[in-house]
Amino acid sequence: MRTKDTKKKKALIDRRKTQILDVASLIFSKEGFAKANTDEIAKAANVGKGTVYHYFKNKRALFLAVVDRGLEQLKGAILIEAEKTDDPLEKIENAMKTYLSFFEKNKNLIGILIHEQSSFQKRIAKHYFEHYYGNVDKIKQTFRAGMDQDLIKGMDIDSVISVYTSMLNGLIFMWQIEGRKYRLIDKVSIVTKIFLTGIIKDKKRRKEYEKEK
Amino acid sequence: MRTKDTKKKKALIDRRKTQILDVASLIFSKEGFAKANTDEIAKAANVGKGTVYHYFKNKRALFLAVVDRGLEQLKGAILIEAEKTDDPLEKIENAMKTYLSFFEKNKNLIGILIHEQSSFQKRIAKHYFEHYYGNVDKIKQTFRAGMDQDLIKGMDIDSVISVYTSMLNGLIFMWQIEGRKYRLIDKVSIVTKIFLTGIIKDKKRRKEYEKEK
Amino acid sequence: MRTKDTKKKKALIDRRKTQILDVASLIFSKEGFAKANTDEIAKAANVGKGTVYHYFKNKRALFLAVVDRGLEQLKGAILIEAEKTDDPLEKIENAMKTYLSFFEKNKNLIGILIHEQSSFQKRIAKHYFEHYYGNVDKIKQTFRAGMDQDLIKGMDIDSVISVYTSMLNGLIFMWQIEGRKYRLIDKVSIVTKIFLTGIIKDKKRRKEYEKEK
Amino acid sequence: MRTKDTKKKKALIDRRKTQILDVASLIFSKEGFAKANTDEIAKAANVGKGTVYHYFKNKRALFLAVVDRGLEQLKGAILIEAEKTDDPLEKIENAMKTYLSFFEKNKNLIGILIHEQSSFQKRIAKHYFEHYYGNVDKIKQTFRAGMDQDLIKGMDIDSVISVYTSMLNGLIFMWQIEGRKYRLIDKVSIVTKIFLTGIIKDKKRRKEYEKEK
DNA sequence: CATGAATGAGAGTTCATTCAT
DNA sequence: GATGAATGAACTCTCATTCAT
Repeated sequence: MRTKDTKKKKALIDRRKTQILDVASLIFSKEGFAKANTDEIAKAANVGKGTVYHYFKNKRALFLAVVDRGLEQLKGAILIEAEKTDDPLEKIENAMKTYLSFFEKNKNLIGILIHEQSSFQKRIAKHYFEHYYGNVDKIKQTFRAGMDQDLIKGMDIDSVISVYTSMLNGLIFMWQIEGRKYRLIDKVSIVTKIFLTGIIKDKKRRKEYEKEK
Repeated sequence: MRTKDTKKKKALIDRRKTQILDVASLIFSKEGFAKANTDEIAKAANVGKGTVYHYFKNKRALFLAVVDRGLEQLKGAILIEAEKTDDPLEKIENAMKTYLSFFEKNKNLIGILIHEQSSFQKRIAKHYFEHYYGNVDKIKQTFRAGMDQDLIKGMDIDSVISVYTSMLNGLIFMWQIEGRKYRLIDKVSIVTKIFLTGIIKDKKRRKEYEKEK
Repeated sequence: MRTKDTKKKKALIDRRKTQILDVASLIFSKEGFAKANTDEIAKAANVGKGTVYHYFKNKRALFLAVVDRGLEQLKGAILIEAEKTDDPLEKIENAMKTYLSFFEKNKNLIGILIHEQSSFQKRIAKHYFEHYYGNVDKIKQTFRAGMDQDLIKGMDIDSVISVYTSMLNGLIFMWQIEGRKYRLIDKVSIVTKIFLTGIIKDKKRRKEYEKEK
Repeated sequence: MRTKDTKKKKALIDRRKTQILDVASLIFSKEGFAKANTDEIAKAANVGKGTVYHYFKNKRALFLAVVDRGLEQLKGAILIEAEKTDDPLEKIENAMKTYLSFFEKNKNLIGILIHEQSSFQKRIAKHYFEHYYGNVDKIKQTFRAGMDQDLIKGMDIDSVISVYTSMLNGLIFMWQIEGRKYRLIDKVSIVTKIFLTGIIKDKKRRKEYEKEK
């Protein structure tokens, strides 16, 4: 009996926490940390202001809980994508798809991550990279495998990954500031094509640029 | 005499405005609009708080003046880059260089543009694109010329430009959130290489991805 | 059977009440009424917050219960001291000892009585004097007896008692604000000596001050 | 001109500070630190809430400013009393008078000092004793002189002073909690008489108590 | 013109009290 | 009866903006 009750209670508490986090996520995303206001969050979550403080020490803690949950979900999403293929090029394409569709599904997280690059820079950047680069390791292996198999040009791996990451985050960033008017996932094919094969058609010119250090 | 005095006065006023804008730019970039505080700005600009309000109607107006000045400078920078070559591929590379080095020189602007994608989204996005796409028109012509000369693959131009823009902004964004620890301009060569020629080495695989719609 | 159960229950309730009052006494003494916090009291008493409210209508009622219990104990203590001697001077010394050692044993009460001289002034002062002056009547009789027996100088009794009371309460007050670093009871001998015989040695000067109205 | 203006401004600022301190002193005395509320203080001082915070960092700082000013005044008062006589016994009586009439004039300070013996115990006790014991040194010398001149019985000086201090503070304390219904200064003669000559009339009994260790 | 003291709406946070379980 | 999650009034403190000097 007792166990059941306790379980029920815990579930209820978890639901309440989730409820607050969901709302907070939306509001922080829309307003940014500083402008977002606890009263509004409480009201939108249909709880009293005190309840928010019952579950989270203060506004900052609530915010970080939102961020942490988001990053945890990102990690989960990318891990699930797992190994559906052995081909390095296909892996690269799949990773792109996963990353973009995650953020398409978790719109709020974008606003939050973009917004708070200063106030919480260290905190967030650290967590972001902890979570993300756990996966980047795998990406690295993929690129390396591609090079070993002579599928991919020999280049400095970190530089390539840096371009790869920038491109993805840039796509998300632009999507966000342009008002999310299109489907992010639709960009995958053109991005893949350009990232993998470039835009040059002329063979001579391509060679020229490929040689260039 | 009078004219001279008036001129002097105007110059003084302009200097003061510039002085305030410079400081405000730095502080808005570091703190974001909401957290930045007028007292701090006034103090850092070595003027009284009232003076700030003398030159700018309110905090919002000051902020937008900072943004507008920044975007105006961006426009200027890119226009100056001008027409140093006729080759479309070189033009593309040069535009990259100009864009990245502008933001490397105007670090504050990055923080401001990134920060305020929500509160001032419409205002800023509008201005940004007005200024920027003035230039994008030229980029468009460049890409088109490249295609006409069979240097560049036939693709949807807007899509290509979207990837191009995302890549550049993504590079700047990552540079910012990673703490601006390297020279942004150093990325130009690898980015150019990948954007122009892709990462694939294997011919068969390249063909395959080039055909893919 | 029923009676036994009811008795047990009552005993339990009393134990719980005592438990809460003990903890509350300590906390009110340390923090004062306004700063003391019910959550802390409940936790320290090992009961739920609701339980505190079950036994005491509200914070104020709990506080007054603490005070009342303290004053009741003071009354008890002084009554017990009883009549161990007939000599007025010895009685005066004994009353001092009793009073000081009571507060030495009931440290919390001091903090509470000192703290709340404003918010609860009337309530507490009334109770304090009701309880205390019940005894003061006896003190009065003692002084009168002393005067009647020509042991004590003829003076206005209320004034003498007022000095007597002030001295004792002053000792307790100073002991408290100095951090209770010594044994309060150790002051009895010097206080008695001074109160009974004064500090003057020189006979002429003493006479002079004794005559002075 | 400038100097004059600056002076005027400073005077104005000082007046404003005094104005706030006066009101705060009254309210802290009546309500205690925790219950006193900044809004009320601001309103009573006829200034905006922000103004209070303009002059004092926070509630605590305001409170301590009130205390410090009070203690500073106490020091001043006692120093002024100065050396109006050379006779040790008269000095002792004069010091009493000064001390009691100071607190009679500075009623608010009593409430404040009594109230906050816990929250600010260390801070206040330290300041109080710094200021007060500056004077206690003089008291000590007076007692010592009295003993050297064989006017005062040979006793442990610190103990005597402790009784002396307790008696005075006790008088003030009782005056306060009894509602300040009489003139504090009227107690001086009876207190002096008892402190100097004791209450015993009977010679034999006096000897007995004087011998007692 | 330039200043910064003054202001009060509004923000974050606390906590006595209630009440469903 | 016992509990502690939920609540919102009330409190401290901040800061954009105004205005007398």
